[in-house]
Amino acid sequence: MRNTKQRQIVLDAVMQSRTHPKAEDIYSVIHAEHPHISRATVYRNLNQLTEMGQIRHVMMPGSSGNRFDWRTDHHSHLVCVECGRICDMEEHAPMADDQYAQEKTGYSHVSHVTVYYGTCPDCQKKQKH
Amino acid sequence: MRNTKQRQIVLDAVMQSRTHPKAEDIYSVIHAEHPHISRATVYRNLNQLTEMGQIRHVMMPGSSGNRFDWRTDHHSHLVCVECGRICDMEEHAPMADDQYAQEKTGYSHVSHVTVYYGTCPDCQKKQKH
DNA sequence: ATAGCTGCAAAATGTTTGCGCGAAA
DNA sequence: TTTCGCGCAAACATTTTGCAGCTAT
Repeated sequence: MRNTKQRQIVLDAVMQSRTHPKAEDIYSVIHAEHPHISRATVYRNLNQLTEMGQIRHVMMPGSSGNRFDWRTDHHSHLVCVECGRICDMEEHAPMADDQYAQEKTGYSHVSHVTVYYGTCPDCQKKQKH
Repeated sequence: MRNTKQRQIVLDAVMQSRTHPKAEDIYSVIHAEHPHISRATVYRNLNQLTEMGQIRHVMMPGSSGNRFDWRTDHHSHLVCVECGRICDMEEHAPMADDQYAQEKTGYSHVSHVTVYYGTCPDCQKKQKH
């Protein structure tokens, strides 16, 4: 894979993000600073960087567009149903769940994705008054 | 909500399905038998029936389009990574996981969606040949 | 030199919407 | 009869693709 300026810019944008941005969000940020970089290039590079394991594709249920994450280790996401903010979370007992699924269904090589939904502390405060 | 023929046809199609079809799949099935029913009507009714709790929107991670389920109770889904088949699965310890997330993050009213991925028994056989 | 990458525009995909007509209550 | 839902087509949102020229190796 070639090391182009465009690819570096896309990678940097994801590495500096902490909000689990959508592809389109990343494009917007990049486009503001580098208007000559095309949407296709951003999307292509996001996919390639994901394939090479340098960034992660956060698969969100629902059709609201997928997101990208600078963290590549296994962790879950917790979405605030009020403000949409997404925070990271370590998993409880990931192996046990996969094991359980495997035994119960006969499927092999089982893995999973869990997304949590709730109300974040900030939004809890706002709701009180 | 009015009880139209179209809405009944859409509901029947979902209730008879066992493959967790996408909206477009449901439209295809209906369109084959009732060519006069429009795509917009199918989509609108799927959304309305979901809102009323008569069917369920199965939120799949990834951007492969969301699916609909005749079952409205809480259960997980297991997707075969080879053939794409989706089967239902009861959850291991759903309450414990939500409790854990709540304590760990301070979010309230926590719920979650888990999707499992694996290789189904049929595809395991095929791979051995 | 020559793959591989880019920008552009168009296509593909999946879903929603505006509007005038028709049907359920 | 009046309101809600339908069919149609167009709009929309997001992502992918074909292609001709450019660039990193």
